Amino acid sequence: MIQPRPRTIPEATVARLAVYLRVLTALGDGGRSTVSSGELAAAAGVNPAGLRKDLSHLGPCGVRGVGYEVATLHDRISRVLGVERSRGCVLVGMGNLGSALADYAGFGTRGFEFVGLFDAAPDRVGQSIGGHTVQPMDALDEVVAATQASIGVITTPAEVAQSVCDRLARAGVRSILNFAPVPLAAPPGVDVRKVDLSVELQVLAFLGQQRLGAAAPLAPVEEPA
Amino acid sequence: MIQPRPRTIPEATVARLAVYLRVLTALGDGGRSTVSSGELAAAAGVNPAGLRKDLSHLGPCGVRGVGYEVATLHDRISRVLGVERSRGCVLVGMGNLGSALADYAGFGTRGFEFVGLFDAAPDRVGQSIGGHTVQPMDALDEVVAATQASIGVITTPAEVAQSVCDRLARAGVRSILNFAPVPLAAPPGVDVRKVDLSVELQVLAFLGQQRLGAAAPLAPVEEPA
DNA sequence: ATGTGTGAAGATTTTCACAGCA
DNA sequence: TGCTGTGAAAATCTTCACACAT
Repeated sequence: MIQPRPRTIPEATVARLAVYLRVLTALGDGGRSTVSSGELAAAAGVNPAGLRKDLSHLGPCGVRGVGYEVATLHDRISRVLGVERSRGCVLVGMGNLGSALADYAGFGTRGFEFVGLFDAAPDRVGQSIGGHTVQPMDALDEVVAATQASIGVITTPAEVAQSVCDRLARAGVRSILNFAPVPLAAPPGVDVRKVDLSVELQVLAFLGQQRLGAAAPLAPVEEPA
Repeated sequence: MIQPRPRTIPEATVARLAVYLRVLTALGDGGRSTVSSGELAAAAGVNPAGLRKDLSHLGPCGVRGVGYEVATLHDRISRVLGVERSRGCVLVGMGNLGSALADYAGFGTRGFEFVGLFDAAPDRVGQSIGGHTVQPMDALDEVVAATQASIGVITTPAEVAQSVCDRLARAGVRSILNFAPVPLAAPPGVDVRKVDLSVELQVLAFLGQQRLGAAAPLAPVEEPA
């Protein structure tokens, strides 16, 4: 049996494919039928050559001298990312951030479906958010088992994030997205991805300050002797 | 005049420095006075050698054979990241996500201060979130000018994100953090950093699915019947 | 002995340049 | 001619191994 493509697509590429997919959807809705790599790259905010390299991981999918067919490329990327199959997600920690995610309609069209919202606080249990009712933590194992949810999202305070991670893993969740500002350890076979909002702000601020420093090199940090 | 250090710290390193800083704060609060690179790395979820390499960008700041002094290292990183100087941030788009950010206390201790919350919807204007009152978009220029805010955060729907970006840039904001799922163009001198929550989920899901595919190579792509 | 600081090797990602096909 | 697909070069980031200070 031949290996038609190397089964490994670089992670950086996968992230960009998701962006291209969004742009293609918008383009298709706008009635466009073809795009060039230059145009698509501009709309996605990346370098054209890089975009072509990314797409090359999916095999040839454009027409030389012409460009890409919007609908075809959209389908191809959808297939690779697995957008078609709906994936159940459970969300733990229904504070502001959790509520924001539960309410965000954009996930539905990307193959994600929230199948359970959980919180430890009794006064949050029973609330309805984004069409779902918040359930107590006790119900977690049962819901994960019943819905075969494969993804868990943690939006709890940092202090309890690890214990929530453990519970999710034990319940059978295989992939975890962690918004709590703390690194999590998970058993082998479960992978954790982290999003740290304050780190993003910090990096942004540093780059801005660095840029200023380069432009007006005054008071160069004054090393403490 | 000599160049004591190359003024450029890799972006990846900056992101991790922010994480180390958080760990060091926790460690200091716990009464610890010294740490080794191994221990700090474990707490931050990174490789020890990488951590040392990261810190090497700040110049020598440990004691060989002993480790790092928690308080000293904390100060050094704070200095470099510019945590000391308070930076004004304005936030545009007070939906769920905007509210979550405005309410998150963690930013204050990292040198960020929200100095203005804005929304275009009349019924959101006047609400109080995280100790601030939501203001109409008309007030934006004035507030940015008065507070010298240097950072803008966009948590609006995608459709209006570009126009908000333009307004922020015109008002004098130099750094923008964009949560809207659309790439933004900004004038030179303004840098934009993007956080795309649905992309994070998509990457996580893909990696999970890829892992499964590798583990149990059944039904290679099997069209949905 | 112990753990930092760092040059060098290795892996990954980005960019370039151009061959090849419509 | 115009734009895709791709090897090769460049830049970047990570990991290793060990000299060196305490």
